[in-house]
This record gives sequence, structure tokens and C-alpha cells, in this order.
Amino acid sequence: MKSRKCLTESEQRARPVPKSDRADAELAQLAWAVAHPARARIVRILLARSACVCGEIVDQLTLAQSTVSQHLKILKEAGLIEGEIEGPKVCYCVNQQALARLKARIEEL
Amino acid sequence: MKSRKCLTESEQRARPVPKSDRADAELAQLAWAVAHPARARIVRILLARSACVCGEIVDQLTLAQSTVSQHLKILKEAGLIEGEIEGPKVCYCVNQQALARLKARIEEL
DNA sequence: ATAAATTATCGTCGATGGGCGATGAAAGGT
DNA sequence: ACCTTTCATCGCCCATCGACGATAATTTAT
Repeated sequence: MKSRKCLTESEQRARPVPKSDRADAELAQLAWAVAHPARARIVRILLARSACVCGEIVDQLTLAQSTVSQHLKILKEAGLIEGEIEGPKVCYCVNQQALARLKARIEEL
Repeated sequence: MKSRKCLTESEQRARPVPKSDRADAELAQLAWAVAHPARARIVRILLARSACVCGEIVDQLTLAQSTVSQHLKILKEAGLIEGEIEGPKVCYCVNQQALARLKARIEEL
């Protein structure tokens, strides 16, 4: 089940690649956020709502608390999750819009 | 349009997170492959079939040939693309199965 | 005011990423 | 045989990742 070979030069010219700098950058940023097993796992945990507080996530991840906090920060900076302070704890949840954007950018490939 | 807050503890226990080490690892690997603007762009170029030979890709990317070759190697190692030697040139094409796996792993989030 | 609990940040360390130029390897043409 | 073309690889550089322990910061409870 292999893909077809190269197109001829004329066929190629018929299909210029649209500029996609924005899409590429967004895809790269969002994809990179989940491009680590621990972060993928964190997203799954948050989506399943089996936990949302940092400490609980730490319990499920065999990683040091500081490391998990770093991953959470990365996910947050990418916009994939949001953190809400609740007393001394912080409740994280997935930003559904960002997740939708990630899915869209992947799906359009 | 914010997500709901944390669930109660009992609600949480009702929804354990299934182990997803395999899925996490696969997602991480595939997502990481496209987690760079240049590689995202390369995938788009190959999908649009506006080019498939390394040199042509280089022409579209304002990057050194060696750098592009590195990115192609990364994409190939992740399984997202395949290279076929054609004389002195190498014709790259996306592995549709791998791309489908990436989409599936993202979609299941 | 203190103490405890929770999370974020800092500093460090080794490993890896990403860029480049230069060089090497393989195939074709002359 | 030689040269050209094309691509991969190497070595180098600097920046960042990812891990950790230790420490700070913030909030609640006593």
C-alpha cells in the first residue's frame, strides 16, 4: 500500500502549495505541546477528569512534582490548558478551543 | 466559554483514566514529527505534491540543504514519510497510514 | 503569628534540537 | 575514468528540553 510516485513537472506546477506559515506555526506549537508522553498523558487525565489538581496529576505520573509543574506550564503556554487557582491548589482543565484548533490543524493535513 | 470546574472526589473515582502508555508514546512520536514549522511545511508540500524530491523542497524552504535533509530524516524516522531512491534523487512521499495514525491519536483526545 | 499544604520557580546537570558549512557517498552522463 | 548532480552525514555551535532537589510563594488552618 504505497503512495504513488512523483508527479511530472507540469503536474507539479499545477498545484502550488499555498502559503501556510501561520498554520505551520500554530500546528507546530500545539503539536509540540503534546509531543511528549507525559504531556499527552496529562491531557488525557484532564479530559477524563480523573484529576485536575496538580497534586493528583503528580500522583499518577511517577515524576517529580517540579517536573509535572513544568509540563503543566508548557501546556499552559501553548494554550492547551488553563489553570484556575482554588485556595492553595490549582485546578487545571483543557482549553477546548485550543484542542479543537489542534485537531483542525492535524485534520487538514 | 470556560470549561467546568473540578469534579468532586467521588465523581473523579467514577472515571479512572485507562492506561495509555502506548497511545501516549505513539502520539508523542508522531506529534513531535510535525512539531516544527519546517516539518509541518514539508508535510504539506508532500501532500500537495508540489514537490517530492529533496532539492525541490529545499528550494521552497529558505533553509540549508543539510538542514532540510535533517528534517526529512526526522520525519522518516517517525514513520511519517518514506523516501524512494530514483537515480541520484530521492523521492519522498507521506506514509498515509502513519498520517492516519497521527490523526487518530489526536482525534481520540 | 505559626505551621502545614500546595504549587511555582530556581539552579544545575546531561542530553538533544536545530542551524550551518564542509565533506562523503551514490548514481548518471560524457 | 572523470565530472556533475543530488542527497546524506559529520562536526561544530548555541539554545532549549527534561529531569531533579531545594527553595520560594501563596493560601488555609490552628
